[in-house]
Parts: sequence; structure tokens; C-alpha cells
Amino acid sequence: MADPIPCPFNESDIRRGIELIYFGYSHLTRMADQRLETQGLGRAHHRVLYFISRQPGLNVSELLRLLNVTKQSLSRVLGELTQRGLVELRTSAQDRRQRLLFLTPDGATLESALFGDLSSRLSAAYAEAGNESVPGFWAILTSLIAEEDRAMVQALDGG
Amino acid sequence: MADPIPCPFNESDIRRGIELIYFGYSHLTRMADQRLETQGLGRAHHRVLYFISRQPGLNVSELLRLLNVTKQSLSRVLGELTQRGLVELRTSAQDRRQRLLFLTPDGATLESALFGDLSSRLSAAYAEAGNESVPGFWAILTSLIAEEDRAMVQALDGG
DNA sequence: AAAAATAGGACAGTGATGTTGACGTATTAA
DNA sequence: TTAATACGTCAACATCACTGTCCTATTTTT
Repeated sequence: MADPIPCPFNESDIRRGIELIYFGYSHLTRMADQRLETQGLGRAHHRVLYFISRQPGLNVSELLRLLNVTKQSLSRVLGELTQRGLVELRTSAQDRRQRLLFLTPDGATLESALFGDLSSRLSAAYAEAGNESVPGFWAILTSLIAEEDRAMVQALDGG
Repeated sequence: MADPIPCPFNESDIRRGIELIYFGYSHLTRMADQRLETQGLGRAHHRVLYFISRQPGLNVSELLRLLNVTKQSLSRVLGELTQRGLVELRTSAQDRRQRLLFLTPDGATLESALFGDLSSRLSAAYAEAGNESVPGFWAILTSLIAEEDRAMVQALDGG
């Protein structure tokens, strides 16, 4: 891959990819909206719940980096979630400056339900498109992620 | 497909898909942010430019439906774009109530540059993941789109 | 031991983009 | 002629993100 390879794809292939990502993301994300609204929460809250569930005990900086938002932005959402008893902050034993993030049982229950909303749609898509489509799907999306963030994303799967 | 098929995917496969869509979308979308900021525009403007470019002459209702936003929301963005001389509204000859949307030459130039920002990333991802990954990628994302919207999305490719 | 760096938290103001409700005009369909 | 439709506007509000600033406690470096 040292040499730039002439792009074998035409504009139409690229635009199709752009559009499908836009619509695919939009449709998937919407699956949780109803439940979130019922809970008086938004998508930002969902993302926080999701990633804490994925990596229990991650610290605030790690979550900031995962979400690619500012601490003030996260602070508002996190504050609401802890106030609501869905998230718990524990001071790290290794470094007392750090706050480690955990879901409470209520938080885990909610995240699980939200996950169910998304997963019914995504697993149906996997099934409809066929097993053999999944590795390609993963590969291209992975390749869209900037190199410096790939390890972080892949570490989600390590837990 | 009449019978519900036992899901062959485990939770980990599903969560991976969710995460990759989230990060993939986020990273791709960011590619245009710098240029947008330089132009004093945002992502909502970009989406409008994109879809008008894709379907010149579409009417306001069609764009509302594509973007899945309210007319008030669109109106603000569209107003800014017409004010900026990037988009042009023409009354339809067939139905004088309708406004048909076109990019101006300046609008087309900008959209083209923005497309270049996204396409360099996406075509690199196609290349990195390999040709054989692309159909699977398309298939799964297509399957994520609700049935009632698929024709609309596929019609983008018809032009 | 002291200085510097770091983690997290809070305050405050602002901006982008989305929503709801309401109202109105012109045009087309019933 | 009446009803429906397309679009436009006004207004207020919500979500979620940003920047700048300041502070305390803790850890690391000098």
C-alpha cells in the first residue's frame, strides 16, 4: 500500500456509501429514541450509558476521548445520570484524582433495554443482508476510523 | 424469510456493529468540518447542499422527507444558503405552489469540495478493506433503513 | 520540600440544529 | 365553491455541543 492505488470506485459508489452511512446511522439511532424520551433522556445520555456499560470502571478522561466531547458537555449529561441514580462515580484507589464510572443496577437495566432496541434492528439487518456481508461491513467502517482511534475502539471489544 | 430465524450473531457482534457505525459515521462526517467552518456553515447546511446536488430540482417536501426534519428547521438553513447565493429556488411550472431547489455554480463548487473531503476518506476505506467488502457494507446499511424509506434512498442513485 | 502538572468539577455564556404551535397566502384538487 | 396542499413566517423552547475561566485535590517532577 506504499503506492497510491488508482481508485477503482467511481463517484456513484462513493456517494452511495456516504448516503448509506448517513441513513443507516440515522435509522439505527432512532430505534432508541422512544425509550429515551419516555425516560426523559437524550441521545447524549444513551451514549454515556452505552460506553460505561461497555467499559465499566473507565475514568472520565477515557470517556471524554471515546465520545470526543468536552468535559463540560459530558459533565452536564453525567451529572444528570448520576442524579438519576443510573451512573455511579467511584474514586480510584490508584489515583485519587480519578473518578471511575459504573452503571448502577437501574442504569444497567436501562442500558440493556436500549441495547435491545438497537440490536433487534441490527441483527435483523445482519440476517437480511446475510452472514457473509458482516465482515465487509466491519472492515469498511473500521477503515473509516482514524488510525489513532482504532486501538481505543477495538479495546471496547476486549472487555 | 417467513419464519423468524434464530439470530446467529452474539451480543458482541451486535455491539461491534453499533460501535463501528457510530465511530465510522462520526469520523467520516468530521472530514468536512474544517471546510464548513471556514465557510461559516454547519453540518445541516452540508446535508442540504449534498442532497440538492444529488437531486437537482427536488421540491421542499422531498428534501424534508430525505432529511427527516421539520420545515422550520430546514427553512432556517435553506434561507441561509439562498441568502449566501449557494442555493436557488425556482417556482415549479407544474405546480406553482412548489419550490424546486437547485445549487448555484458557487453552491455546486462548494458541494464538490465537500464531497472531495468525504470521498478521499471513504475511497481510502474501500481500498483498505478491499473491493470484496463493499457489497456487504452496502447490504447491511441498506437493511438498516426502514422499508418505507428505501425507495427514496435508492432513488438518489437513479439520477 | 517545593513547583509543576494533572484529573476532575463548576460557573457562565454562546452557538448549531432540532422541535412544537400557530398563522397566513397562493395554488391545486375535490 | 370548498377543502386540501405547498410553502413561508413568527416565536419560543430543547438538546447538545463549544469556549473561557477558575478552583481544589492529587500526583509527578524538579
